[in-house]
Amino acid sequence: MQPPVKMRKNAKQARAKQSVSTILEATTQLLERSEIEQISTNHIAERAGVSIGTLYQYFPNKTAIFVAIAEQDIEQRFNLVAEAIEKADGDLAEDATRQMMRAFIKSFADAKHNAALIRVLMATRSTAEARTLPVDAIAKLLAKAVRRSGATRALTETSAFVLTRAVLWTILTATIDAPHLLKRQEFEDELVRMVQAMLRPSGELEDLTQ
Amino acid sequence: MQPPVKMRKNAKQARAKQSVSTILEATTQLLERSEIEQISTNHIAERAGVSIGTLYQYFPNKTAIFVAIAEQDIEQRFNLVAEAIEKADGDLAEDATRQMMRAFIKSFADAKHNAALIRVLMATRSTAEARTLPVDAIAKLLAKAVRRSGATRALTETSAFVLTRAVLWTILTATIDAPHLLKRQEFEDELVRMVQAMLRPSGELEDLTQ
DNA sequence: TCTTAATGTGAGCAATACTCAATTTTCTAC
DNA sequence: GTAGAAAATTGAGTATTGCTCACATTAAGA
Repeated sequence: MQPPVKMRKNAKQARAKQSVSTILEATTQLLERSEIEQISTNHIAERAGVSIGTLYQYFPNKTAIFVAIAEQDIEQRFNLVAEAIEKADGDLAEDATRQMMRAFIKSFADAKHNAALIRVLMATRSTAEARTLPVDAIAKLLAKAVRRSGATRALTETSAFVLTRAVLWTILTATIDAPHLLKRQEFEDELVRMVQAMLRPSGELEDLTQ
Repeated sequence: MQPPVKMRKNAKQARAKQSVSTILEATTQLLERSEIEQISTNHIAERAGVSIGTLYQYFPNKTAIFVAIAEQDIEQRFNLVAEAIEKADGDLAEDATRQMMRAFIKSFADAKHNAALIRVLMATRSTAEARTLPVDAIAKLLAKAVRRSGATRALTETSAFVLTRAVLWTILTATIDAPHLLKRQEFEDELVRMVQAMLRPSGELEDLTQ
């Protein structure tokens, strides 16, 4: 199993596009039943009703299939979050940061087969390039929510990195290790607290404990 | 490759213990050269100078070998952090939280082959039970540092989860994606800011933005 | 020294990821 | 329509893998 790259060949005819989506669909179904290690490419091809050769015409290796699913999945989640942010545009009464965290958590709490897909994300993330996690997109969403919430601190490369990773990975690991937390109000509260602390101007925070 | 479990058989004689540690040593060496997917059990056995049968006498499957290495590695890091915390016992001038974050970051910045080992951690974490990451140990260390820093907010299950995961995974992903950040003072500052915000009593934080 | 337990061996099996030469289907231009 | 090219599909086959097991060797205990 080699490091994953992009699609090997572009499907031009409708027939070919059908094959690709059938393969992805079959893989998703198998992921509901089995662990990722137990899923073989031959198995996927069989369930999709295409030959193993067709599979490798479009995916350079096994990992690429899982990466494709993970990317597709996370894109959907982010669209949900972005949509929720847009919808809450005029809603200034409630804190925009909270709005976003709520949408974010919800997108993971609602989705089926969370754990399996997150594990795919982690597993691919751990071998592939970082492309799988669109952290830039998250950072932009955060920045938008921030502007609306009235916080003024400018995010540097470093602070943006810490903020986005902290939020993202906390939700990801919660989805796997403690999914019940996603339903708790307190979980949302803690994330909001964290994000707001990272966004508040420095003067208001420093040296309160000394 | 099946889900990893514990060691298959306990090495009683010195000869056997030697075999086990030789296998782990050989695997570590291979990890410096190759990606985890390209390392085969036969390859490990060959390099360790033991037969493949001996390898499977002590490790139930391939993953178990990597888990063993990851656990061993992370235990060392935590010992370093714990040690640093202890040493700074009388040192009340500097914030205990900062002391801990610094030791934590340093343990990742100094270690050789960080990225490779973290990837092992992530990959195993993504299939195995959560045992690989001793988050409880981290939570305890944090609590210790907290008490010393004078913060008073009690940690619940939820807040402890968010705090430990946010800190741990931010450092982990930084080690892989942006190792240069580990050397920046600002990175430490941001983590300290985050932790202190999570530990400060609620009254001092709420509704500052409204 | 004899017995038993612990350790080590490696040929071999089932399963895997992936290739490629050959075939079938669709598109295009006349 | 029809011919030819391009796109898509096929699946037997290859190399390699994770792992087992019957057997050989070494050490421990009496």
